[in-house]
Amino acid sequence: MVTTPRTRVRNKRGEGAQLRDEIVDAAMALLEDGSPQNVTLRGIARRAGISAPSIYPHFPDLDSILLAVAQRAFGVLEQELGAPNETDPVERLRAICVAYLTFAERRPHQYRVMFGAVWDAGQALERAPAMADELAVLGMGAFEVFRRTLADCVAAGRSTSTDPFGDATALWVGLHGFAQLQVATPLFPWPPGLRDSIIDRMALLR
Amino acid sequence: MVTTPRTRVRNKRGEGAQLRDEIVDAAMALLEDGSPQNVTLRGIARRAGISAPSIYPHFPDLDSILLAVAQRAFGVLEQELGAPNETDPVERLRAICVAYLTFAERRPHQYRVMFGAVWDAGQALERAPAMADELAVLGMGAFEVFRRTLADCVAAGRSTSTDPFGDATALWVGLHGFAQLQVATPLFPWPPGLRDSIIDRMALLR
DNA sequence: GCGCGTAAGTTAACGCCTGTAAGTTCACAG
DNA sequence: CTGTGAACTTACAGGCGTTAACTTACGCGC
Repeated sequence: MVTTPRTRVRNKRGEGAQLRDEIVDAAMALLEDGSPQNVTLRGIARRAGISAPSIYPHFPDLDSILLAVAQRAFGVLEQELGAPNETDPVERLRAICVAYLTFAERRPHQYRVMFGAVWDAGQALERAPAMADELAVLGMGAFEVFRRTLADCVAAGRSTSTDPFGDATALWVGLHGFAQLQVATPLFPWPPGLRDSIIDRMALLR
Repeated sequence: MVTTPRTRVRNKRGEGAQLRDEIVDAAMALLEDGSPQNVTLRGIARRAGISAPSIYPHFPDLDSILLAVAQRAFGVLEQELGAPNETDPVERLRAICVAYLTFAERRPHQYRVMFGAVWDAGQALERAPAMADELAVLGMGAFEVFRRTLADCVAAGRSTSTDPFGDATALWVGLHGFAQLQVATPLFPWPPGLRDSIIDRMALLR
């Protein structure tokens, strides 16, 4: 994160691209601490300490900023998923699932940008496929962590899965649904232990 | 659905409440056929054939319209989930799951309003809890269909579930995640048969 | 040291949006 | 047939995304 001085000093010649990162910084910060209705192009500009049109040399529109945010957020997610280093593959898989849910819970708006962008599809509906493509590629890195760890469980004889790819997908679907619904309907009487039962069943742990 | 004449005839005295329904009609129609960026207060008013301020005697703001839309959409969902009348409880449960996914697939923007409202939380972030409350209550009707049918499966000895409520919740989570992710990342190489394996595992069918 | 081209920003302005305030029309009671 | 109030309109304030035109000042060539 780059600190933004109250009165911005103009970047030096040839260093204008620095502002691009500062814009993404500002957007991520805005998404982290709060009200999503402030996540506007002008709001991002205010946070970055620049005027709104100064964004356009770096991004063609708001959606592109959010795509860059999603890109960075997927990187953070992948890193956090890769952090657990339990030697036991099942415990490691559980820790990874917890890390996934924790990410979604602590950064709900970033998570939403990562997995809801195609819905929003701001102005450019025809560009939604391109965004979907980008996001699919980005997500694969994080997904690979699930697939690989589940394969480790199978190799250790701790999962009865015969299709680690398919079952990792099922696990991901379950975790995503859980993360999303808990935010969407927090007043639902969520049964305790649901998280682990989802993990056990999707990963076919025994 | 109420047809909206090109030149609106003013409602009679005491029948002003009819306009409320026409506004919700217009919003639902807008959400069904397309671009979500047209779902604005003014867009709804245009579609309904009235001026934007005419909405305010009936709804305090845009979010309230969307809440009314979600209300009606939950009613439609509940009805569609109740339609399958297979005698075999397992087949009925499968048909219900398919109906759920079909609803989400064919009305993605309505589905999004139903389960994404708390995220958006337009202007009134402090009203999000109230909306979440409303939506939780609304969703219970549809959820009950799952719980009841799963209980039927257990009674018929076709599911090993010992906690129909918890397992119906798990099933719902799985279906929601599947519906949501398929729209969000359509380019992911979705494995065939994923849907049924989610249903089987979450409902503990045998 | 000193122009000066050009990168790095700015201010101004357009059209659309939400939401408010004040005005207009018209059905019906008396 | 006239007044009243519900139903609806026009007009406006402030915010948004985006474009165009303008200003500032860095650093290269001389």
